Amino acid sequence: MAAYYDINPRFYVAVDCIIFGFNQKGLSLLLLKRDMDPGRGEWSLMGGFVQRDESVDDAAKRVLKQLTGLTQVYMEQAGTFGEINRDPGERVISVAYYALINIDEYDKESVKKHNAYWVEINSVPELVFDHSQMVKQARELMRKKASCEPISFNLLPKLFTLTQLQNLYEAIYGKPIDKRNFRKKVADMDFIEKTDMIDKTGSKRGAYLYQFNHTAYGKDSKFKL
Amino acid sequence: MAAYYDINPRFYVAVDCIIFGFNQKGLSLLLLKRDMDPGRGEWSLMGGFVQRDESVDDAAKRVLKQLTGLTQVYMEQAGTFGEINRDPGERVISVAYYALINIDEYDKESVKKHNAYWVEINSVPELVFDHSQMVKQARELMRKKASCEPISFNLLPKLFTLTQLQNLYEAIYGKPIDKRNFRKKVADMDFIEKTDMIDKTGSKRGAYLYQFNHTAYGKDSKFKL
DNA sequence: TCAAAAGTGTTAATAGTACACCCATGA
DNA sequence: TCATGGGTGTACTATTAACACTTTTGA
Repeated sequence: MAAYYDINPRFYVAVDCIIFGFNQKGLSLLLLKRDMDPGRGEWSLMGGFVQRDESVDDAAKRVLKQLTGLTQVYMEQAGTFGEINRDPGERVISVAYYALINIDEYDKESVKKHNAYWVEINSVPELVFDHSQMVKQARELMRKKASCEPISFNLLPKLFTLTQLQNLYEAIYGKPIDKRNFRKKVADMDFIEKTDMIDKTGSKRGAYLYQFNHTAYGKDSKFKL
Repeated sequence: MAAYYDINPRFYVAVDCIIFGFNQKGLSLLLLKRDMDPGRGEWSLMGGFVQRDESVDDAAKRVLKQLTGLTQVYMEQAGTFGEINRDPGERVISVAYYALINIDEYDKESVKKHNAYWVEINSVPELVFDHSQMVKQARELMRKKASCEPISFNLLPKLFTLTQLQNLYEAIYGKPIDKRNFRKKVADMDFIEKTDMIDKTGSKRGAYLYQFNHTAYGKDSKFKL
């Protein structure tokens, strides 16, 4: 039975992370300026190799934690990239994941140490290997998912204003949204709760803070933004 | 630089195919009754190991061709499965693909030789390893994609009746669809063309045959069924 | 003649889109 | 006092959903 497996080749398997963050300026990706070969000096995604003692999903979590210090992050597979020469150094099969993190909560020391920077999503330079393609694919998947499932809240602080939420969706879709229509939809979703707290950092008048209630959101809930 | 790679382990990488077919009775999957270990006697997806001289996508195409004799088949990744013990025999990382084929056009000899059978999708037994999970995931992805992109025509003959098309969507969604509403939508899509041919096999009266016009379908076309 | 599938329109409900002004506040 | 972002409602359009009968023909 051993032969059943042994006659086949084995491959390095990597994970690469498309890390989304959101701030006033819009969506950004956390990218590395590589200080090692292959691809030295070029921009790339944060990646790493799958190890024996971890699942592929766990490898992605580990790699993300390595860079950001974060655990419990929302991640989704964005596809597996297996072209023979995608990595010029060696044959590597890579599984891409996208992660949505709160841009205010991560280990800045670690990011600095890794030579990583936030890059606005519309100014992302050409990346090494097939990483640009991974980004493109991840963006599309994220957009689709964010339109019908409440994953976008992972990019916001626990308490957020409706303007922030709208800005986020404008960044995700890359186009403006009508304020009144947007707020009407939000008002129809009971699991996006208005609090009695007010944020004064964004405006003089102040805006009500809202929160996403995970418990109130059931699988029967409708979400469409 | 070699060390950059060498310190990492390598893995067997497999592909597994969720092969959809459609006939009068609805959607079916082409499944193998395994005559080899591991999992002898159990039902499984058709799979195979990625080789050095092929991309992962190409491996999936090769494996599909091996079983069905078909090339040029519509295939999509359904996800990568990388749990440590998902295959009890050895650590194998598997990339799942779903394929949509015309159930009337495949190599029946080859299928017989591989001990493969069409199983109605609602009667699929428990499968080996994590294959049941792969099927579940593939079904959901396929459903979503079929609802907004014209991939379903891969499951039909070139010429089909509207009843066939409707039955197909009822099978995909697992629920009945109103005939008049369905036909109204189809009529609005110029790239689903009525021919002057009539199919008499499905009814005494006969029904017009339609065809999907790939050329007429552009990326600006709207598709929603 | 009848069983079985093909074909055909209208109405109601819902969801989506377009659009402009007043409010509260700190500088 | 004024610049800035916060907040609100209505009319129109498009899409979706519900619903029943006539036609054709081979057995």
